[in-house]
Parts: sequence; structure tokens; C-alpha cells
Amino acid sequence: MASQLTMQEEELRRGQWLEEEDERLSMMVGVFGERRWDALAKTSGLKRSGKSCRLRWLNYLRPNLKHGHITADEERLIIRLQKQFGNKWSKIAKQLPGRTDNEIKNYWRSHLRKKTLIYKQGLLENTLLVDIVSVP
DNA sequence: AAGGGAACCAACCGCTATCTA
DNA sequence: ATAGATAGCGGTTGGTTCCCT
Repeated sequence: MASQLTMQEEELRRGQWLEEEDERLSMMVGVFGERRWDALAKTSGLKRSGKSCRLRWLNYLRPNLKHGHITADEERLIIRLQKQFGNKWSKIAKQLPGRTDNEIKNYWRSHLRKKTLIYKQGLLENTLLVDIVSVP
């Protein structure tokens, strides 16, 4: 909300993307492909860094992304893979079609990490962790 | 009812890896 | 071979929303 954005034309924008920025970015990716993000950003007229454009595309605009809630199956898979690989979010994301590394990382931090933390503090029974972690 | 902290999540940062000319 | 450009990764932050008491 706090937007009396009197930005100077040359400066890069930060923060949330506007719908019109998304549309322009999608159009530019159609022309450039998913690469050369700096060049794309510069010629697009968007006041965003190439890095920011890339992130926005990969995590939000890219086709075939699921945006809804993580399902129970997905949650179990995330827990299992995190246990197996550690915080290798990109590697984990490859096993979850339509999900991004960022989304999984966020999910882990906000929903799942506390479960193992609680376990480590000895406040959960072992059997409960087994239930959480090793569902087939 | 309100205000303060927790939770959530998109986006940013620093850094490394990989590519390309 | 190599330097600069580009892509990718994972930790972290900041703004908003959601509980609580």
C-alpha cells in the first residue's frame, strides 16, 4: 500500500510486481526465451534488474506452475527428500513438478522445520517423527 | 478493540558455477 | 586459455496478514 512512488526514471524498481510488469515480462520472454536476462531487462523498458526478471519468471509466471497449497503427498515427499539431501532445494524441487525451489524452501521453513525442531527438543515421541518422516 | 508478536511468502542478496566470445 | 557475462543456488529480509490476549 505505502506507495507514493515518486521514483526517478532511471532507478530500478523493487518489491512486488505489478500486473502490467508481469505482462510485459511474459511478452519479452516470448521474444528472448528464458535467457539473457540482463539484456531482456534493459530492452523491455521494465525498471527491473535482469536477476529480478528471471526470478519472477521462474517462480511465478512460468507456465505449468502449481500455485495452490502443497498436498499431503507433496509434504511427505519434501520431508523425505530434505532428510535425504539436506537443504538442496533445487534438487528437491526437481522431484515435485510445478513447484519451485523457493516455494519448497519457504514451505519447509514455515511449516515443517518446526516439527523436526520440536522433535529435537524431545517434545515429541519418536514414533511421531517416524510417522512424519518415513511415510512410504 | 487493539496492538503486538508470529507466521507467511515474494523478493533480495551474496556468492559460486557455468557459459561464451 | 581466460575474462567477463550469465545462470543458478540457498540464506535472509521486509512487508503484509493472521492470530492471540
